[in-house]
Amino acid sequence: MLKADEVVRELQKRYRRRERKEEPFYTLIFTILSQRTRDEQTEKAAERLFKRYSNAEELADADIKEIEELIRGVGFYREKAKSVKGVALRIKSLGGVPDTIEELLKLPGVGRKTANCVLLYGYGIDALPVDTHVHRVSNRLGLVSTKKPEETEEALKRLLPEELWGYVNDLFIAFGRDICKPVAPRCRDCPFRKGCRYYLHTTSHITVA
DNA sequence: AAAACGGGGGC
DNA sequence: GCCCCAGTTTT
Repeated sequence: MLKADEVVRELQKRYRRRERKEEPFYTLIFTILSQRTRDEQTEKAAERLFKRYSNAEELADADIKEIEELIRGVGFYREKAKSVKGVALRIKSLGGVPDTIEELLKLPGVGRKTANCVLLYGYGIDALPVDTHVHRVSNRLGLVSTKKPEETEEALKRLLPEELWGYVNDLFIAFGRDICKPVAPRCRDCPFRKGCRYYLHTTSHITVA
């Protein structure tokens, strides 16, 4: 049986956590662009966008078609352009990016995962964003037994000391991409094999690399 | 060539 | 709950 904090600490040896951004608006837009998209593509799109429009006031007046052009390369770019524009308008009228989950969730294109990322990377709060990697890895290893991402968030928070919450997203994503992949996980290379519920409970790892 | 994919919203 | 969105990586 694996312990959640031991998993996090082992992953801390192998992967780094993303920097916590000092600018919440940048973090908010970046995170929207990053939805279901890898960081390499997100970074290019964000760089083009912020080179042209550097803050909420400017972005609020931007042409949505131009936003679409600038962020091309990320998936769902039309939906995201709409969200970016909508968020910029809201932030402009609010006078700043909210720092509570409730207020962040009211923004267009912002769900629980994105809101938690803003709290974590934008405000340095010990939030615990749960994306599909975090959800899958946590359940596979047997750390939690949950159906919905929100349940995973609550369960992991109970299992981990607060100072580790902020590492879960980045480290589990990296681990989930390299080793504990959605399909054909590389169990042979996994440091948690011995205590992993999935590995012990399934035979599929025998037939994969 | 086809399947799978680092969310969120609308229904 | 089901389906859509869209470019990129994996198989």
